[in-house]
Amino acid sequence: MGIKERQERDREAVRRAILDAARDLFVSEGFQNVSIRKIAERIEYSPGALYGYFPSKDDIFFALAEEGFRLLGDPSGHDETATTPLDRLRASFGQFYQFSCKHPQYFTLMFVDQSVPRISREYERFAFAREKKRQVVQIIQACIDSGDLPATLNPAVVFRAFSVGLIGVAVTRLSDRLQPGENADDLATDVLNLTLAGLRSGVTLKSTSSVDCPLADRPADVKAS
Amino acid sequence: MGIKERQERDREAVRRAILDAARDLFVSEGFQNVSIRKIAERIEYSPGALYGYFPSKDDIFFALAEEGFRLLGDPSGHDETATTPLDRLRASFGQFYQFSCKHPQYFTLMFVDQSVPRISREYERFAFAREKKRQVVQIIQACIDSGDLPATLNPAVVFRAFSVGLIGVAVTRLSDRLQPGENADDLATDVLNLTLAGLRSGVTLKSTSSVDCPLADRPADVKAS
DNA sequence: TGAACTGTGTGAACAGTGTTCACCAGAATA
DNA sequence: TATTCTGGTGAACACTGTTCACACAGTTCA
Repeated sequence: MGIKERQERDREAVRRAILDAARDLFVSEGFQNVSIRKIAERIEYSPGALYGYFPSKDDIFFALAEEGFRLLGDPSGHDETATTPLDRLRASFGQFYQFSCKHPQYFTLMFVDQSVPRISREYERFAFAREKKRQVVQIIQACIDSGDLPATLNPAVVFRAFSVGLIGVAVTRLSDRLQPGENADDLATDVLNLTLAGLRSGVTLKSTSSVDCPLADRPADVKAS
Repeated sequence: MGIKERQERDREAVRRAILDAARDLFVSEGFQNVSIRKIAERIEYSPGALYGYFPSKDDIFFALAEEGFRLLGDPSGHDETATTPLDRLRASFGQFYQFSCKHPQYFTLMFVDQSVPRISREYERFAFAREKKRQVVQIIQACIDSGDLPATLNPAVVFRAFSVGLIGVAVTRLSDRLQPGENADDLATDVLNLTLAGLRSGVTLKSTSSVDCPLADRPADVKAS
């Protein structure tokens, strides 16, 4: 009675072929220029057939964004020489910035683009993103424990501070808004150092409760608001 | 012999009508959802007619981006209570962030979007952007002169540091990537204070020569590279 | 083995997109 | 008045995402 299983396998194979073709086109041409027809042509299916596997084009890109988070979390290429908490913190966000350079299409899809509503709407569903964040928040906590960062800081807010800074650099670079003389890599380094120096200066932050946890585990004052 | 003038006026009036219609649709529907046909319908012209006024849809949005810079530079709504250089610095970037909230469509078009190539390609042509930047750089210089910021800092690099931080916050907010508990306004304040504290801590920056000036006026080492 | 059923790919169609172009009316010019 | 020119029209082209009736293949059951 292996028929059901084989059918399942066949289905999964076509699904994968769609995603592979979509990824190739997406990485080389950018997501705006990928059409259902181009994907279908590449896997030698008719355009309508894809709708038996994905309810819409958006959902194909939602699946690709998931792939992007897997790629970002991939430990290959991680800096293993970083041993102190502070070095590991730098390495983590350095890697994040480098991801935006190596995989600009994925980066845009995951952190910038507004044209695939599913990604924004179901952002909290990305398990890989949550896992990655938890890892980095742990490193930040280690920096606090080791005294490299003030104990008054909320690790989740520190995470956001670094994230938005580097997203800003990446967006400015990817959208080609830098002046001819400016260097994005140097700017990324500066933003990293600047944020770090700011955090260590003991400035008090306004942001609260950006801890990534189910609502039930949140502090009462947050649930109330 | 007022015929030529009247023809010129007529042409300009239609051009303006196109831009007005485009702006209305653009602000209410977002730029991805504005089509040449919708603009044409609104001004009761045929779609083809628009191509007598703008060579392509991109050019209409290039003109709108120009309008966006005018809007950003508009002194109405400026904080006049800010008197010290540092307060004026805060006010300037606060206003920049608020612009991203008040005019998200314009903000995206001007600082984020990659789908209107003309804006990226001809970014240095935006006179309004250059003028606005020069004003803020002057305020930064005043902060350095008054001792509020270290004398070792390059004002243009300081400008970029604040810009990218707030662009990061704005992008994260506009693309709906914030966690439920997070507050973008607080985050913007934190990024501002954090960057400021970092700059005042005397950290040395890597970035160089992001001065906005014609090539001829640039330092020799920049021209050489 | 033959009939019925089911899943799935096809291909046409719909409604939309940006852009081009032959045509033609009306205004400007001679 | 006759000619020239400018500029809008509307059809067409080549795309886009999506839907759907149809047909065919593989599976199940008698």
